[in-house]
Amino acid sequence: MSATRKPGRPVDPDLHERRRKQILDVAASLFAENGYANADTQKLADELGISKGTVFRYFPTKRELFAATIERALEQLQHDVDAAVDLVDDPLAKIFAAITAYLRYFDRRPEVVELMILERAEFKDRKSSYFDRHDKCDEKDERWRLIMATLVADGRFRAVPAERARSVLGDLLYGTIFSNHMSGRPRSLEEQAEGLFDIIFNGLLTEAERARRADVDQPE
Amino acid sequence: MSATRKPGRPVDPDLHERRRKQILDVAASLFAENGYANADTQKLADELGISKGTVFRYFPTKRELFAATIERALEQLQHDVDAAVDLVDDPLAKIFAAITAYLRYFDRRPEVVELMILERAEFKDRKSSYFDRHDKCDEKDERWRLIMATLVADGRFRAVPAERARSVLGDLLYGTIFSNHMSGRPRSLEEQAEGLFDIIFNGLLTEAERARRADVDQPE
Amino acid sequence: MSATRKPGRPVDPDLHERRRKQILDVAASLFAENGYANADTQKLADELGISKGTVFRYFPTKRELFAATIERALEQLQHDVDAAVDLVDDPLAKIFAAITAYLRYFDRRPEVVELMILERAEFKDRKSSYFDRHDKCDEKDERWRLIMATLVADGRFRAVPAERARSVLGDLLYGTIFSNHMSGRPRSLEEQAEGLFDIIFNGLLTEAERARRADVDQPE
Amino acid sequence: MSATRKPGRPVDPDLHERRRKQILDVAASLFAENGYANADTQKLADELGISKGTVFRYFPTKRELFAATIERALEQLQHDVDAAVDLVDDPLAKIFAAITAYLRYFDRRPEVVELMILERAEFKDRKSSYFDRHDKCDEKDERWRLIMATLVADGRFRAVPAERARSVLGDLLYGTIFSNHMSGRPRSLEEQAEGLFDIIFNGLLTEAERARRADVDQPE
DNA sequence: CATGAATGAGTATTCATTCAT
DNA sequence: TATGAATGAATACTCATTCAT
Repeated sequence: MSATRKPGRPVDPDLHERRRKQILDVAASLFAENGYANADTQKLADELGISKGTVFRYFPTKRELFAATIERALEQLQHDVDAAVDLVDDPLAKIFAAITAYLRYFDRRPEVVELMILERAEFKDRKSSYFDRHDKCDEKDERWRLIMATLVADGRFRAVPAERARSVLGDLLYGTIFSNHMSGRPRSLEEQAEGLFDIIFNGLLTEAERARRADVDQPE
Repeated sequence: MSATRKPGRPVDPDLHERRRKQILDVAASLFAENGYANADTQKLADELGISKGTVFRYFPTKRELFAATIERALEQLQHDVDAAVDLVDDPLAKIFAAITAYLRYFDRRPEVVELMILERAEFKDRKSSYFDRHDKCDEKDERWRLIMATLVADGRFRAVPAERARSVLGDLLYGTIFSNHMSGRPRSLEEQAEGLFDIIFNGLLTEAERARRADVDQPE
Repeated sequence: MSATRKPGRPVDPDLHERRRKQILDVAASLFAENGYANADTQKLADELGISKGTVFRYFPTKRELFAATIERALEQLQHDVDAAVDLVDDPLAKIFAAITAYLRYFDRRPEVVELMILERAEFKDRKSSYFDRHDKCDEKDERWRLIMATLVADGRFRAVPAERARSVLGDLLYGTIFSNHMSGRPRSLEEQAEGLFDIIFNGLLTEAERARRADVDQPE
Repeated sequence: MSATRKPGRPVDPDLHERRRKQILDVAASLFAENGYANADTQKLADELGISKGTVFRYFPTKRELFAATIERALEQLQHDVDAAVDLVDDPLAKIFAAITAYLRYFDRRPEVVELMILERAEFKDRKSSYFDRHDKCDEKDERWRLIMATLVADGRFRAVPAERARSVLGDLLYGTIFSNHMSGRPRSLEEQAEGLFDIIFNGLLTEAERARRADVDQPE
């Protein structure tokens, strides 16, 4: 017995955290597969090989369990996107990287879309944690503004308001993951990203048409 | 005795359809407000001033009631968009009109977004009627291809594949209505439409950047 | 138009009775097939091609409808047995005839057994109309006593108390029809009657054993 | 810390079986008194002093509860009859004993007749467990054949086919218990057994009549 | 700490019966 | 008199949560 070993059952300070994550991982599939109401706590406990009582020791209500589940998933999403963005320096490349990481995340974990749907369906009173997460994060906001400003200053982006660009891009991505998930249509990640970039970056109009429209809109 | 008079209580031929619609309208709000599981049939009947039994005479199960509710909403959406498109002739104006009508519909009836979420959350086994509706409609598909082809032929649209344009546009709209609904951020319909058109039509890049990228991508 | 024909819609005095019987006939199968609770009044009306309201004009409650249904069936049974008994003169032949008619009736209308079961299962508070019918009929009772007395007086039947004979015979027949119906075993009417007569008339014991037992029972 | 002590609430291994039986006993009276459909699960729980949920933990559906109830009753009947038969050696005495035990069982537990009726009334699709039980039991069948064969070989029973004897006896007993229960006529167990034995063993006919009939049937 | 037996609130659905026409 | 639309009482079953051990 080592000199530092205390008598009695050793306390494993990580046990709690490890088990917590185990529970959340299984809960994510369970919720995604069965919906919130049909996700049976008993089944969760069974799949984990622990008792229902123990699950409730970690998460005092089913609702909090669900909240933690989605929270964890969105943290992972955030992490993936941040990591991808940090790998490159060029502002445009950062946008590329962020979008690709975002799409890739939901491509690999489609059940997270399901969780986002469930959250809204079951807990309308609470704000969606997805949007909540975005709104609260002023730091990210600032970063985005900087990237946009740089791209505009460098003459690479048209002078589109940062907020407008973010909102259209955000909605497009949001719609894309939902649509991928719910239409059942299988779409390759790469093709999809390419199509998306093509339109968002280049627009649909030809230069000729754009010029014509500019004349009409601002005649002077 | 009138020749046409049958014995018994005379049937009011419109009664059925009228009541059916009344029920669906109230059901739409009820489902949207409370979610599927928490929408109490008794409350529905009470709000309608009829008995629960009558509700079940019209819709044999709660699920069928829900299905009819969303079906009706999507029919109305379809109708609004079609009507808007038919009002103008220019292909580009048709696209404008469709997008605007779509956004306007969900702006006026935000609870329909809720219904779409609920449908997915509760009935994962069935295909979402929203996408089902799109998939089945070959005629609409053909119309869209024609509009795109015309615009490209006229030199107004870049030679973007019709399918790609539709999918990006569709995802963007889909994401927009969800995002509007779920973020809680109030956004003016007009501003939003303007921002959306600006980016989708003109793209984010400047012409200079576009030229530069074209050089890099296809050096020759 | 005949001289006796009154103006206006002629009253058909039999219509009521005819329709009543139609209803009862259909009701008998319906009850037998579905059980009392699962027999749907609406289905009854549909099968009859009339409206539910009309059924309730003839029988003010479902319960009374059921009672009338079984009453009619038992009247028919009574009629069949009486007719068979009246065809022959010899007292023993009358017993034969009655038993055979009884078995034949239930062989042809097995659903009546079902009705008898249902009556007991659903209306325990009421006395079974089958037994009620027997108890009330003093005339039949008298007739049976006379037949037994004659057979005993003629030295054809042992001096078995009439009541005992009737009760054992009655129970045996009752058990036979139930058993036929519920065991699902197909048994030919003739074989069954033959076996039944053999044992009831001749007994199981040999004469030798009977003599031996008589010695033991009444030693003196 | 004891070596065998597992964490958590210790399981009482008999608790389950004990409670199961308690539930079945109360359920038997409840079903018999109220019929299947009118037997309220809540009332059952109340009478047991437990919650409805607990009842459903033991029997997942009302139907399975009912099936278990009748199963238990018929097992007890089987047990009583077998025990009575095993007490005596003489084959004829075994028959006596079996019949008496059978009648005594239903005399003491008349509600079991009610259950048998209910089973048929409510679950026509399933075979009655009463007959099912008989059909499946080849061993009993063999035993009965042996007893009959012995009695015939010993010259105590006429050469009646075993199957015929069993079927008539079975039907008679079946009819007797039903008739007892449903006629409402109170009949003493002893008198009834005596009358039944008298007729089944000795038959109704006198020897003279029997001889006469034998002449007629087989003239030679 | 872990267990799992017990709880009990919550709800869709059926169908005999009524009654306006 | 016949019709059939409307009624509403009545009830099995689930599952998150508790708590004795």
